[in-house]
Amino acid sequence: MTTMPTTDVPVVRELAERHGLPAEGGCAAAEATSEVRSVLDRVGDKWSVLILGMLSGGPQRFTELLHGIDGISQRMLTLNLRQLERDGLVSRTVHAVVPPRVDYALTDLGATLLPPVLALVDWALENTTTIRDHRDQFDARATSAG
Amino acid sequence: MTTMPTTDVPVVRELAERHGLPAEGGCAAAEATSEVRSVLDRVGDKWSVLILGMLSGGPQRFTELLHGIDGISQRMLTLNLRQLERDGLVSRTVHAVVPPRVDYALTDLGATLLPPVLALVDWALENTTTIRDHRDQFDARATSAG
DNA sequence: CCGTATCCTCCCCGATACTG
DNA sequence: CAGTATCGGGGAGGATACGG
Repeated sequence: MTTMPTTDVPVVRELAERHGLPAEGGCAAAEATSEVRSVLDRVGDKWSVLILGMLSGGPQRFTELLHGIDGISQRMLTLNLRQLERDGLVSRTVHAVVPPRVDYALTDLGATLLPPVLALVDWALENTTTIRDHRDQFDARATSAG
Repeated sequence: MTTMPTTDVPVVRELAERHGLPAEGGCAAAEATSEVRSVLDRVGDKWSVLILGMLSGGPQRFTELLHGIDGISQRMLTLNLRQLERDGLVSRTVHAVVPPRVDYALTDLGATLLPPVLALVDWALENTTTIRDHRDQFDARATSAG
């Protein structure tokens, strides 16, 4: 995440106040914003949502995730899992066996994040064609105009 | 956005099928995924959500957005607005006056995106302290371990 | 006022190779 | 099997200057 601008978006401020955050000076949202951003960043990540989706079906080991998510590299899987673990969204349990076995699972917190995210996915699916149409028209106008 | 992996995430597939997308061969989600990603990308953008939030209070002109969103550059504002306009989330109306006046507003489609996004923001605000605690504990363990 | 064009920097992330 | 270490290309995005 990058450095955070202190912004005063009405809707966010309203939400912030509803959650009992101090609204003095108009910088109410500012403090909360950095935390909000980190969540939105995660949703925007190329892989995080896919990982959470994978784990929604139950615990998975590292390699299962690696092969289940097409195109992800070991490195990125590790980094993403660490992030999710750090935020408490995913748990990591190491079994002391040979060969090593590590299971990843959604935490309760992680499970509560899923519905809002899926609502977004749902919206996207519902408006797929509408968006595509808009884009096509926009691009057509752009190229015809020059 | 980057090239899309064909992934078979159960939850997403389920949603895709609910929306009547062909589920043959297990690549059901794959086709829809690129559109889904573009939406998720927008949510993950540094500025898009803030812009949408700004416009939720009614139309705004370019400069109002520029000054209302702290830290954004002219360039990024323009780029983001073009993207949102291209997707049909935001409308751009030019008034033929001097000095030039351009108003940006949420479209109906854009307005329907707001609730899911705000649900996410709401989740983030609700779990701010929990997440922060997790992070602190994780970092503490990490540094103590080495 | 509302952009576009250009430059330039930083950091994300993929590829690859190596360890316990 | 489940990671870490290191390198390098490329894109995102800020600063600045200029145009309609």
